[in-house]
Amino acid sequence: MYDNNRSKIMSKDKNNPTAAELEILNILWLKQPLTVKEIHIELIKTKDVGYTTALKIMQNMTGKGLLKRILNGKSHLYTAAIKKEETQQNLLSKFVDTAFAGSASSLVMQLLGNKKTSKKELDEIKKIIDEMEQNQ
Amino acid sequence: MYDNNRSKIMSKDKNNPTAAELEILNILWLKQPLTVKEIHIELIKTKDVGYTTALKIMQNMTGKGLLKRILNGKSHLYTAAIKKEETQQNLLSKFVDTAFAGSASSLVMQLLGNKKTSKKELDEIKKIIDEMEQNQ
DNA sequence: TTGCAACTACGATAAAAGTCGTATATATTT
DNA sequence: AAATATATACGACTTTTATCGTAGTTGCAA
Repeated sequence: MYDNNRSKIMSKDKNNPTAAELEILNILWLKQPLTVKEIHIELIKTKDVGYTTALKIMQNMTGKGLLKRILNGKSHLYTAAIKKEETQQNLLSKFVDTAFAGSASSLVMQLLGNKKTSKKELDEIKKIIDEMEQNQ
Repeated sequence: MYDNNRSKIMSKDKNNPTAAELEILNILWLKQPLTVKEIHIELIKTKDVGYTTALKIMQNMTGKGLLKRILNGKSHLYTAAIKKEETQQNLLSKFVDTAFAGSASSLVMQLLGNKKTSKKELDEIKKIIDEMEQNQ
């Protein structure tokens, strides 16, 4: 009815995974390959979701090229089709833009100021910074 | 038809602003109050969007409690009803969970490894870390 | 005071994400 | 071979976000 293509014309979007898709990817990035059943068992540890919902999301993800699958007897075995680091990089880049108006440093400031970031995490971050400075 | 209330029962969600809503909030957090017209002028600097679209989003945001408005002659003056730091904190917390499986340190690692993060940003981040270490 | 320009209000539409029921196909067991 | 269990496939439905057209209201200018 009206021009709904503008944003699509302007920005070739990265087709980033959604939150629900990331839950599945995070499971697979730890251990692959897995069946829908195995993924579902992991998912219901943190949220209440039906089996066919998990199945459908994984089918959609396969269609989008986020997952690969091979037939294994009666069921399928799924693996992540995209790399963890690249994916996180894309998501982070967009997140810095939208939530922090492009300022990575203010994001880090928030992160370090957050009481919920554990001391252990803070120490790890410092260690990373130290190592980066060593390599310069 | 079926129980679609589970997630709502389980998790009282923070009703975080969406990407489009954040664009508007980021403008207001720099300068307030502003009219719809003024916001729209800012928005079209980076994306092609109609006036009534901006208006509608801002009306919705007011309904959700994200913005406040007062009548000013013929039009309204809008201000952000939520604090920048708190909002960013909520968004960041959720983002670390979903995109980085809860690991803040691996987020920072990605950030520092990102070639698109400018040297200036990196220096600022180091400075923040240094200051935090001073204060301990 | 009447008309135009500027605003708001409202509703229609669309796309995407998430949800799951039901139907179907395929093994496995008895 | 029939019954049961296990998987997938498919489509219906809901909610949320985003989009904008059109209608109505209001203030100001001529």
